[in-house]
Amino acid sequence: MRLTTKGRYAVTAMLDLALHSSERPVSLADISQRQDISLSYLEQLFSKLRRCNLVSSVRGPGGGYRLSRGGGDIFVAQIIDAVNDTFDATGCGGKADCQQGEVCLTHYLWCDLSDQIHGFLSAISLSQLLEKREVLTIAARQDARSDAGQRVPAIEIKGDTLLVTEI
Amino acid sequence: MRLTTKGRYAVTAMLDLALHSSERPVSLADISQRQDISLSYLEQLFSKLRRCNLVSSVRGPGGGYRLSRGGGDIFVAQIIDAVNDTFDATGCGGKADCQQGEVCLTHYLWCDLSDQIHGFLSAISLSQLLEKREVLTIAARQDARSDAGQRVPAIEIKGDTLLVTEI
DNA sequence: CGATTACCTACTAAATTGGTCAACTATAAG
DNA sequence: CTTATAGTTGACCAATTTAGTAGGTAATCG
Repeated sequence: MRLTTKGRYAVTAMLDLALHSSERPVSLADISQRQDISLSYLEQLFSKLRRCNLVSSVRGPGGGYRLSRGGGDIFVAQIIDAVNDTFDATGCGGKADCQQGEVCLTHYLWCDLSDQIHGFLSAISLSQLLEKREVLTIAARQDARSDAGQRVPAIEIKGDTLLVTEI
Repeated sequence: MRLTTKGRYAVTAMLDLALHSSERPVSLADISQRQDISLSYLEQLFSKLRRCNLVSSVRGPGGGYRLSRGGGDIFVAQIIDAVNDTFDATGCGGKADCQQGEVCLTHYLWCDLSDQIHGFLSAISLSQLLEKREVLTIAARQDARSDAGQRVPAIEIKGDTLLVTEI
């Protein structure tokens, strides 16, 4: 398990996707603008996310990416694993020159810690993160009650109806 | 919180230190041999570990390093933080151009995950790891003998928090 | 003294991160 | 059919980090 900025970018992008893909697919350009991640870097990340079946793509005008399944079935660990292609574990696992049992054990202990964290992140879904976000948003609104509540509505024109969704 | 090979090297070296420093100080050359880490890289790591008061040094022949205090008072998170000097958090925390509350929130959620992992690793001491090592050694011996391999789960996932019951 | 070992600085090679660019392909809208 | 949109791929690049080297100084012990 590796925790780097790469994984954070991926999780952030997936959160953005989960937030905005209720109606139409979300283009990487949109995510790039909203989350301030370079478009080309997003392309790299989503190429891997797609290969791991975490997102599905829709081509052509109005296309973009969607979560491949519900946010409740996509877990943070899956996202991080998808973009960290080289999970060589310990370098010791593969090599046969582990001269002493002791070396193996210390490596094993590190693996164990890593696995525990992996298990932790495997239990947190995108939906759970979003729920937490809602809680935090409400808390923030209550904090800044006196000021303008600045809710940001997303207005979409769908056919002949006007869709106003509060985010 | 960053989990990379650097931190793993540091934890491995500290485990080696905890294992062998009961009598005399342990030289980096010894650790280098036993754990197959280059001596110079160990010097870099231990320079930081010493600056963070995790180890104390003894110069001269027969010198080396010792844990600065009992293994029960040194925690994995401290070791990892010591060698990862640049803990810039999210890059968003400092920057003021967080245009929308939304961006801050996704970043905040990542921070929150990271903090939970940090808290998790802050609860695991070197001594606990060593105890686990003993358990595993015994278990391995028992496995080899009677094929009764059962691994005791030390950490439970309860909601989105980690319960460290016993290690 | 001389051997040992920590300690320090500078340097280098490899890998990773983050990003750019260009060409290409599939698709949907007009 | 044409064209714009948008995904896909691959090559390339700069900055940073990781990992390791080389060479020296300082302290300490026998």
